[in-house]
Amino acid sequence: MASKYIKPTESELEILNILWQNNTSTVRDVHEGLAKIKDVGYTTTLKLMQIMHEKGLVKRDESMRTHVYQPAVNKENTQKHLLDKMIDSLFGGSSTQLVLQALGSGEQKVSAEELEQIQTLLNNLKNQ
Amino acid sequence: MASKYIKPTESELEILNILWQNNTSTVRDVHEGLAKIKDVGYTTTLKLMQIMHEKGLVKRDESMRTHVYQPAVNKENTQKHLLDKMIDSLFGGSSTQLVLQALGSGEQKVSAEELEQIQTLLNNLKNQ
DNA sequence: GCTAATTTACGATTTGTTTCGTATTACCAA
DNA sequence: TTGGTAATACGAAACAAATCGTAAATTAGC
Repeated sequence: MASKYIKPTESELEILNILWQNNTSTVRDVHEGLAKIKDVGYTTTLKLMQIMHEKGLVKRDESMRTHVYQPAVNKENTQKHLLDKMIDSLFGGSSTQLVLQALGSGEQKVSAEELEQIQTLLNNLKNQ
Repeated sequence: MASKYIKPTESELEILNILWQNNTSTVRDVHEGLAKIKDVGYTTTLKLMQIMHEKGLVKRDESMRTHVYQPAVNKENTQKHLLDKMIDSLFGGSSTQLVLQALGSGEQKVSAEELEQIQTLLNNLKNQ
């Protein structure tokens, strides 16, 4: 019985990113993080986090007056799900095509170290 | 003046994929393609394509009784936009992280040829 | 204790997406 | 020419996502 995967919306992802970074945050923490990248009201953030709690995307500790939130979903799993979805829907199921596109048409350049990381992974894949 | 980028919705992407493949299609063509992967009514497909036309995602030739549609946006550009967005929102702006995730936790294995393609690209990047 | 500030809860509104029913128009075949 | 078929147009409904105003509860400072 695979516990059902819940697809976060765009806004929910922004919140999850902050939670993944902090690991534990209040609504105000998250809101201040969000405010740096977008213009949004406090109650909007609050409402979103309440919805995420209903959906099971976040856990919260209500023992305090100010609730403390934590992510309830794993970052890597979430990345994987969304990535696989994109590979399917946009790259005809070929992860290679996605990789070529991601590295190829890059605006921001990839550092030498990063290239080495990729090389290492590539070597591992070749030896199989 | 950069002409504004229009983000296709999920359903619109499914339609674009069919159009990119055929290059020119009627609504019925597209609908039959869609019907293979999902259960949807003909007028729904029609309506979506009309909306896409309004948004400028597709072009159409109305000289015939049966209109003929073509994609108005480039596949590679669209991929790039959505990919960049994902890199930003989900991988902290690091394309390397995305690549590692895409190749690493792969379900479907990557063929030797594909590995070579990636290796070639990697070599090019190293020589810069 | 009282007031102000902070927080959560609730609900309504707005906006965007998807779906489809119905009407209208054009074409084709008998 | 008339009836059937296939196409587009239009609009409404169903659904989902995001936003925020207002109220109620709790806390902290004075």
